[in-house]
Amino acid sequence: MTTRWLTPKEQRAWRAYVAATSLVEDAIDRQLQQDAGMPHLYYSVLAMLSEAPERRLRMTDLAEVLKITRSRLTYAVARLEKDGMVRREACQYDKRGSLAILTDEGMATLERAAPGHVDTVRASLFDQLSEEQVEQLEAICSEIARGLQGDERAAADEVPWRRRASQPSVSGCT
Amino acid sequence: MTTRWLTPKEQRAWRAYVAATSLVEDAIDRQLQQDAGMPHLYYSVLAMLSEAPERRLRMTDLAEVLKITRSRLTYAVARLEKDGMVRREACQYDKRGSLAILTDEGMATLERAAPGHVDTVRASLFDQLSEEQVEQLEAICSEIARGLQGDERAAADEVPWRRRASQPSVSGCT
DNA sequence: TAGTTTTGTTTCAAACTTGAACCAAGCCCG
DNA sequence: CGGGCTTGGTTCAAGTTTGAAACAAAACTA
Repeated sequence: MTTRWLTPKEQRAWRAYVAATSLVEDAIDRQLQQDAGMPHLYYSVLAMLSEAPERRLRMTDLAEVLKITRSRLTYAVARLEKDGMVRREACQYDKRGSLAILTDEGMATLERAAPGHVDTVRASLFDQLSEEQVEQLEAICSEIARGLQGDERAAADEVPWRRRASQPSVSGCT
Repeated sequence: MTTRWLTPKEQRAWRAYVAATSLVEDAIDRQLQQDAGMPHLYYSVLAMLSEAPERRLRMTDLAEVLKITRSRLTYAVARLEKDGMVRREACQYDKRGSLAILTDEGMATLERAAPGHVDTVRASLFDQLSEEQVEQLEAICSEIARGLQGDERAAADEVPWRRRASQPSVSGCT
């Protein structure tokens, strides 16, 4: 199998993709760092927690949602905890487990940062795209994500104290 | 202006986007790290140099193409130089300038890594998408990129010894 | 139930990235 | 010419990310 090189069309798409995604992440990170003193990932941690029931999530679940490694999350939460945005609690049903809990201060920070963040997301992405393209983008990204994670999910929702629920907090903190 | 939150559709698109891009970068980085001992960015440095006339580019130009900061590039090239993939030379027309030059070893490494990389790009992206979606993706990403860099480019191609040219080396090392 | 494997999470050291500060070398203009 | 501003690049310190190794509790299994 002598390697199926990318077609010119694919090449262009790939390069555009790499450029665009890198630019977008930079823009988002910069804004968040400026206005909230934390990088995108850290903001996402707060955002996810804010939507979780009781504003708490187990480390593994959080890592799963955010699509990052446990290790990375550990460090992120450690920093957020030091800054008072998050609190930790041992999971009483599984003594190995550890819960990350959004504090009021974390919630406040999130609410303060959300508007600017949304603006940036808009400016970076949605302002440039037609409604149709937004739909296409969603479809494309969903495909890709699905392909990259075999969908070994579907589990969870099994044990009661691990149920996934939703109770949005900051409307669309993204 | 009370913040225009994202519509549900936009929310979904944004979240899918964040998840997908993060997964893709991870996959690419992992593969390249495994097979070539370097992260995606470093590979891209080699790839860009391989296409440049005489396999050389000024630091600023390289940073521009790659859409990264000069600082980041300095460190990347330093590492690649230490590993013998790249050589540096002073720019004789502008004594401030510095050229990064792909060595034969760097070229060899690139050629060795390219097939696996392309496979991963395919597996991560193109295998999941229809031809139409590939086109859509390119259009979308181009829009976004254009929006995020005001296009203060168009310059360059002015000074002869800075001309951009092309003389592809590893066919589609991406 | 002891031994083994798996799962949840942290820790370590090494690598990478960041933004600001810094140093030259070009440029510009009176 | 002699500042002063801009441009090309590097350096610094601090922060973040990585993958592998280490732990400990839970789940199996014989």
